[in-house]
This record gives sequence, C-alpha cells and structure tokens, in this order.
Amino acid sequence: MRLSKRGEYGLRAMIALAEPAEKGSAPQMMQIKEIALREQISAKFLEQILLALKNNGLLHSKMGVGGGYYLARPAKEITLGQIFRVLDGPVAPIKCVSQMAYEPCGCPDEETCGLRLAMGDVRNAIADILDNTSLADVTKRQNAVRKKMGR
Amino acid sequence: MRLSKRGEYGLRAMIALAEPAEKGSAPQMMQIKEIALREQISAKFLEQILLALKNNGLLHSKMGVGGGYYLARPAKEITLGQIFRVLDGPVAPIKCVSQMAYEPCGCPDEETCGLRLAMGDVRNAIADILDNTSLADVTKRQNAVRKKMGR
DNA sequence: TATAAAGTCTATAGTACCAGTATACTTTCA
DNA sequence: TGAAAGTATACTGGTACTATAGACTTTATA
Repeated sequence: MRLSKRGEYGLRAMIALAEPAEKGSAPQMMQIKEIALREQISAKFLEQILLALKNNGLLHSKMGVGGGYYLARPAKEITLGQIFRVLDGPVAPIKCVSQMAYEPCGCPDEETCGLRLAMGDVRNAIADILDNTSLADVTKRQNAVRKKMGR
Repeated sequence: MRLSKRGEYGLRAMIALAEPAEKGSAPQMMQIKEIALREQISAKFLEQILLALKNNGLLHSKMGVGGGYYLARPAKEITLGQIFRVLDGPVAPIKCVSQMAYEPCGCPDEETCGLRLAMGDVRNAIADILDNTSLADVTKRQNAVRKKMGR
C-alpha cells in the first residue's frame, strides 16, 4: 500500500503552493527550483511531476523570466485524491474494485468474492479521505497544529 | 495503492482454506495443487506464498502423502491485516506514519507536516478495516451474499 | 522397505516500474 | 538579443515483482 516518490513529491509540492505567502494574498507562484530546494527534491525529477500535474489541469504555469507554477484552482477545490490519481493512478488496491480503471480479477463469481468485498471497503475508505480532503484542509490543519504548539 | 499478486493470491488461498467443506467440520486441509487449480494460480508461485504464511505462523502443514495446508488458528482469529503484512509489508502509504516500520520522511517538521497528517488518516482507515476483518467475517459475508442471490 | 505423494528450500530469469539524469527546445521579459 | 524559465522526450541504472526450476526431505502405504 505504498505511495510512490512521485506521488509524495507531487503532494508536497502542491501543499507548498497552497500555503499563501501572506495572509489572503493571491494564489502564489513558485519556481521549480524554489520548491525543490525547500522540499529537498531533485529539481529535474520535480520538473516532470509538475508537468504531469499541469497537463492534467491541476496546475497552471507561466514561462519565461519571473515565471513559475501556481494552482489552477483555489486550494479548497483541489483534493488530495485528484493529485494522487494523476501521479499514482487508481486508488483501488485491486482492479476489480476500481472506479476509474475497472478490470475483472478472474474469480469465478465476482458478486460473491470475499476478497473483492473486503477490498471494496478498503478502496472506499481510502477514497473517502483522499477525495474529501482539499489542499486548503491540509494547510489549515498544519496551521492549527503549529498554533497549538506555539510556533 | 496496490495489492501485489503475492498478496492477492495469499489472501485468496487463506479464504479458500477458511471455507469449511462441510458445515461444522474440522479445519480443512487442502493441497497446493488443489488451491492453485481452484483459484487459477501458478502452483509453484503459490508454494512460496503458502510457505511464507507458514513460516509466519498463519498456516500449518502436513508433509507426505495425504498432506496439505490448514489454518494455524480458527478463521475468526486470523485477520486480513496479518496476512497482508506477511506478504506485502506495512500497511502505511508512507514510512513516517507506519506503526510497524517507522522511518522519518525528511520533512523539516514532522509534527506539523500536512502530508503526514493526511496519510496518517489513510493508514488508520486501512488498518482499521484490515485488522478488524477476520477470515470468518469474509466467508460469512460471502455466504450471506450467495444466499441473498439465491445460489 | 521401496515408492510415490506431498511439502521445503534456494537460486535464477525475465519483465516492468521507479527514480533520477540528460539534452534539446520554446516562450517570455528586460 | 540573451538569459531565465518552463516543455518535452529519451535514456539509464537499480530494484521489486512474478514467476519457474530443480534438488531435497518427510510421510503414508503397498
């Protein structure tokens, strides 16, 4: 049940982009290098990841001097599930319970397959969290913990 | 978030072994070939998987003529989580939230890392299902569905 | 007690995927 | 016009996954 490095770095980058530099400021733009440095990620690798996120409509970018990446929509409208699926594919642990990439698993009777029933529950539990947690939720929670710890 | 073939086959085999041949009969013993045929798995591959489950105390075996594998404990005392961990390792999507294989993920402040907080929720949701679903639960559910569909 | 049926164990092969690197290109701004 | 930035694609080394092979041990029974 692992999150790939690709997925991890992508999620970290998106969270970084969701943290407003100043309170109530415009959606912030950051450069690849900036994010890479801050999150300790290989810039070249991150480049590919951000590109994939852009091509799937989650990021926008500006080329040239003073360019960079920024969120395509407000942080509260982008969920972890959307990001995850772009970078790591379907959420389901087994294809026969996948919503976005269904494939039969070959058991004689899918309707009554016990493994399928159990893995369906797992899929739903994961999707429930990922699809109902937005980037805004994440940064809000971060700040709440920070405040609580007095930082 | 994928279940490996190893994990899938192992879970299928354990579920097969948990289905009593006759109502209220003794823990049933099945041979590798028998399970492999029924679940359409390569017998040699399944062999390794069952061996791993045996070496981790989830299965017992009997060698020689008329031998086979059988559950080491009653089906209601073996959870999907136990099987999963033997075959696919930790449940956590990222090491910094793993209970059984913790490792720092390298973010500057783990306590307030948003990704870690979210992935912690995911881990708990998965573990909650896997550790609270026994083989007996699975076969019971299978039978319930079968009955409902009139088979 | 010989034989065949069954599990045990270790090694290895092929493949796919992951993580990262390299390089050439295009766009934009000053 | 040149430097800063993103775009695009190819390549590579490593590792993990999915088996397959073969030699070995244990056990029942004829």
